[in-house]
Amino acid sequence: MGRQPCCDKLGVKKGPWTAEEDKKLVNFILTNGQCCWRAVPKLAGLLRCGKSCRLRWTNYLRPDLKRGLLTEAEEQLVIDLHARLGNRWSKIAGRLPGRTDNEIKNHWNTHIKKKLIKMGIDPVTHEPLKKEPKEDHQDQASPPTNSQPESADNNPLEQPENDGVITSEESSSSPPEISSSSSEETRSSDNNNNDEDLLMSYLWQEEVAPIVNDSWKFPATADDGKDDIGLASWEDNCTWFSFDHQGFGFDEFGLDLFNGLNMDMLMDMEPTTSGITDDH
DNA sequence: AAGAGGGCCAACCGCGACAAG
DNA sequence: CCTTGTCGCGGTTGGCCCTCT
Repeated sequence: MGRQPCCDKLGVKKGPWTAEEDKKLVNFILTNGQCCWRAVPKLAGLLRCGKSCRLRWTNYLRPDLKRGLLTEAEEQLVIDLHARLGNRWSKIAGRLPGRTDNEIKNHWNTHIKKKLIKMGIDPVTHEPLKKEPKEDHQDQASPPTNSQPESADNNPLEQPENDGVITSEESSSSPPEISSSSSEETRSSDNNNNDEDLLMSYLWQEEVAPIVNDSWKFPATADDGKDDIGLASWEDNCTWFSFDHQGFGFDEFGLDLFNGLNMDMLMDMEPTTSGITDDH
């Protein structure tokens, strides 16, 4: 179906967000909640398209975001999840509280991919690479054709009750040798049903008990109430303010809402720049 | 000390899914 | 059931920053 551009190209600002724009967006969302992104820029007084506002909020301004590098355990979890879900970054991100799909995607492309290749693992199929130029510790070099190098028992995520919680086992240094390929179309037909079942049950778990804290999603959004949003009801659901929100430049926003925050958390916050923080 | 090259990350783009009319 | 509009997702890119020479 033919689609219109998400916003008028004329008069719409692009590029890095300024602190002022961040302030406007945060102020607006904290006051009104998330509703109808298309209307947000107009109502918030921003010369951005709604999409850009949503992206900025979800990837950067959301208070429950963790910042900084993924921990080893998180990395391991991403690898495991990627082996099951493929490039479904949003699903993977849903298993890592405080992490965004964009963040995980970037981390995958810049770090994990190389790491896996270095370890002799195909980052796409999660199977041993065909041939290592130098002799490798895993010299069996099993062909990638539906090889099942390890039993599923060794995969921590085969245990449904695990529910994505990072365990010490998961953060072990051994690579996840998972037979299922990353994408549905490359999945071997032999394991297809089994893998599909596992995948579906896994995704189902996610539906039932996502570990990501969704409480920052305001009721107005959950109910799709476009206009009946109220600060009071929103505040009732603001439990997310009490946890992880590094890199959120409250001091610059000067919002009274933040007055009651734990000062220890405030101490951790970095001064904002055009990108609020730059954790390079 | 300066330039080149690469790494990293925030943001954009386009498409598919879904809901409303 | 079809059309239209919005949202969300994944892929890609632009540009800043760091490291190497």
